[in-house]
Amino acid sequence: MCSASHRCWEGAITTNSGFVVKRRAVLERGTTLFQQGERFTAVHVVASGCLKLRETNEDGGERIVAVRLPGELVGMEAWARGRYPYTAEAAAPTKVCQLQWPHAKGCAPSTALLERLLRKTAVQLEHSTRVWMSLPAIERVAAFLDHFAQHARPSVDLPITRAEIGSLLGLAEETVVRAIARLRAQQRLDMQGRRIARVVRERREPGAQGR
Amino acid sequence: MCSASHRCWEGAITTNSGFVVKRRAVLERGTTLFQQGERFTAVHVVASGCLKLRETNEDGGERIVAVRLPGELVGMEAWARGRYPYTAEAAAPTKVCQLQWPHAKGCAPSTALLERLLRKTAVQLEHSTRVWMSLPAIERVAAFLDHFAQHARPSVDLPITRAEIGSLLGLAEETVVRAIARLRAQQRLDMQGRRIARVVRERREPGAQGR
DNA sequence: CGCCCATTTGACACCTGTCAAGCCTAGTGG
DNA sequence: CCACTAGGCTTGACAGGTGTCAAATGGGCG
Repeated sequence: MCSASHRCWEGAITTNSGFVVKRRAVLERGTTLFQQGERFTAVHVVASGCLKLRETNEDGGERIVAVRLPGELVGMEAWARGRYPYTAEAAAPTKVCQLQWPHAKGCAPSTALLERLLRKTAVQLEHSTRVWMSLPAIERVAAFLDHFAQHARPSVDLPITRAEIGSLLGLAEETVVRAIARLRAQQRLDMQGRRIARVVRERREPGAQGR
Repeated sequence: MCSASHRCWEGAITTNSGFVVKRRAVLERGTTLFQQGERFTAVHVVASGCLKLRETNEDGGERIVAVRLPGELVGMEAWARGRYPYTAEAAAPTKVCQLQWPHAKGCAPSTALLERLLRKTAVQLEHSTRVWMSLPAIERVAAFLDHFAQHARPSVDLPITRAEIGSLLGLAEETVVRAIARLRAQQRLDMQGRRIARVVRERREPGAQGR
């Protein structure tokens, strides 16, 4: 029974809900939870810290697919395909919960587990449709920083570089830097180095070029 | 028992697998399966045709969130939130299967159903991470047209306007038009009006501006 | 025919990627 | 303690991609 279960499952989890946390792991910064291409073994939930999901393209190029913050699922995508499509690396000291997988031998699939998983996956699916595609660079950066500031537990400094933010958002490193500078100039962002104090999302600028 | 179940669930579905299709509906072009903001009632699977998922922003702006082709889930995102986050409209004559929802009265949740749903949702989640973000406009258009041509069953003309493609890809309508023109000039696309005959994805151009 | 809408094309501005250079901090070794 | 290095961060110059505005073309339908 996880003492922080309310954070992950937003609701009381009864001990006989079918939920089993097989293992809780602590990852040092820089260590990987699994590598891209590895066989699927389990789904994890981030308990604290931050994971960055890195994908190596067939051309050898790398890109950050996503960052996962406390409460978010990691590795669900690998279930259908059998292999993890990305590498999960701890961007900061991170705790993860490995969920008992229904098909483990001698363990009948639990309806409650499946429902919870399905619900959580649906949430992530919805979130992934809320893409900031077609927003100008400055708004994408603001949205990302805001999201990070809202969900990082415990409140930590940004554990990734500007270049990685750019990779994540589909922007060049320099564009991220300039967007941050402009947000600060507009009083929309209070941030020094990697420490975020305050972010204001989407204050509309008249005449701004949409996309 | 759906005669085309192999398409939706990629594998034989036994009659007692726990899968129940509650209702099969035929939607004329322009009719909606559900409206944004409506209470969640069920998850559907597209059997044939094409749905376009439209979202009205708080600013009143509309954007196409996605198109759903045969075999894809519709409405899963609404389960967790309770309301549909987008309007699902038939872009072409469309058949959908409404899945029996586990929590319907008197119907115990079926493990098999949940597993299938979860697997399918995971596939969609993975697909949504494969965003063509940071690709130049021409490649995004090529990828979309290729995806549509591959998955449309039966093979139909593109049921959406260039402006809608642009909205979906985060591009301006004119950019989509010009991308199509350039793809045709490069012999990568055989398409007249809305009829796609052939698409070639990602032929690399040296010196192309990445993003 | 006349209207409406989708599609296309052109001109232009600006956002953003690329290249280059410099600054800053942390870490290392002398 | 200080020189040195490496990597992250910042800034500038420039070009190309893309959004915006405007207008023309074409097709469907009353």
